[in-house]
Amino acid sequence: VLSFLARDLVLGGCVAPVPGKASATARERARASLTADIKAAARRQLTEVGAGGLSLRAVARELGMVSSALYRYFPSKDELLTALIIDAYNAVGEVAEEAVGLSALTPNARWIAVCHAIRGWALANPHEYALIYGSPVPGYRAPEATIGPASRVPLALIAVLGQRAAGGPEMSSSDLGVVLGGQAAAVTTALGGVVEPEVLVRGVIGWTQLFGMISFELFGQFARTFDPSDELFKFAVVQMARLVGL
Amino acid sequence: VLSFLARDLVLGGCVAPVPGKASATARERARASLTADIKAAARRQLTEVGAGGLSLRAVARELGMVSSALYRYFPSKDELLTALIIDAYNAVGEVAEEAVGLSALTPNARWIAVCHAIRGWALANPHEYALIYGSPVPGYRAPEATIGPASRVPLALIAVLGQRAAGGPEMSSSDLGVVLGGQAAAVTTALGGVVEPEVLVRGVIGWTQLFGMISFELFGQFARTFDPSDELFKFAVVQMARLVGL
DNA sequence: TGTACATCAGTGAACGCGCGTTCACTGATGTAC
DNA sequence: TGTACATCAGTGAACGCGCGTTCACTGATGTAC
Repeated sequence: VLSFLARDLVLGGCVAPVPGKASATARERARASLTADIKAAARRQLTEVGAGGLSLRAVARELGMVSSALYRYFPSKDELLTALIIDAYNAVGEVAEEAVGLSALTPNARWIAVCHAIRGWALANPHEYALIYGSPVPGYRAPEATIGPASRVPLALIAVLGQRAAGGPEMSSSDLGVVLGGQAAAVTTALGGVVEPEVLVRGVIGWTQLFGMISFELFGQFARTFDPSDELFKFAVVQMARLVGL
Repeated sequence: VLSFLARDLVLGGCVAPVPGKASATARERARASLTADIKAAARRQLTEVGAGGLSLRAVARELGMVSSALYRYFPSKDELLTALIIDAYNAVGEVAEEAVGLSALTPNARWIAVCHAIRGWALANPHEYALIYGSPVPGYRAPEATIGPASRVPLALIAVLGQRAAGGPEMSSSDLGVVLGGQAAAVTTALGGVVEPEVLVRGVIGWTQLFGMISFELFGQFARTFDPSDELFKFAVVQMARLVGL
């Protein structure tokens, strides 16, 4: 997941504007805008029926088109799903990267800011969140093109960890062991060696904890106990920052 | 979630044997066994199509029955889903409680044992895991009857925390704040005051982290980086135990 | 600038499929006397 | 123990619906000369 981060994946890769052309033709503009409309309608659909129940015919209906017309824009339902997934990963990724870019903060405060930013996005877009972090859509296999966008969030988290004062408090190489150490080393070298393996592993653990918290909140596990979960989240994030070495 | 734990919910509540009768009639036995067969076939279905794609007709087909016959056993598809959900919660719950019951361990070792036991169940039953901890099935609202079984796992975790030596290392009442402290106090009193609010909150956080880790592993977020995730999990669990106060 | 041709967007009908649920029904299993 | 009746299990047909995808088609938009 962590190994690709190409900037040009950000747009979603479905109606990439023709590179050479300076200005688009009317047809090109219409196509781009209708593609966006289709994705917007599909996103609205997700709200009601979830990823598994997404229906091309319903999307077409919402847009006042005939269902076969959608095949001018997406070769199949799965391709539309892929586009939505990539868009969602890029949306969270962007939010996370933005929070990382806040310059006036300590690494600790920045980590906390990233966590809250990601949760904010998740609360505002629960169905897109479920699309990418919930149970996999049955019968759908995510293509390679999702890997880059999917890795933006973990990379943002790891970037924060890389900024901390070198030599964290309670960590040594021998802790990881040979298997985990090897896996972590492979990833860090793929990333260009910007962080040590131990830091990477801490980041990955923090990443899973963050999303564990958000998933439980969104998927209703806190119902009837910690129902407005803001304070629980706030408290947990502070604890997690400590665990992560910040 | 945490407030109900009735032992008689454990069986699933769908074909409760008639209480007064000492021995069941042939009809009753046949009914119980076919009910179990239906649930087993439905569970097998989950493997292939996920919760959203579960189909009564397909279940009936697998059993060599006609689809309308299923209505003698479950009044609707949603009721069948509910039975599966309750069974799944009870299955993990039982596994967790069993691990808690291991007597010869320190609280720290017991916490770690529970975590590994739960992960073991999840790896062995990934689709039932997704059913209860993945994105909610669209259009399905979990009934009250799921609450009791759903709370067995968190209660087991909290039970372990309650066993630790009183007065944990780094925790004070003032940390929680008024809102979170109030929520936690409400839950602890509902539980009969067996643990302090701070311990409860730690337990809840540990609970979310455990399932965050398992979800990421099962839902494929570690693909290509920490792919056999055993060592990562093992390492993370040790860290989490520390955070939880053990 | 105007015309001829190629490209593309969207239509409407059709194919073949699966779904949940209902209903009147035939037999088998149980119960009361 | 045997018979009459009630209960229940499972059948098969039907209702009404929605789905993804293909295909030949009409018009509109673009391009080359």
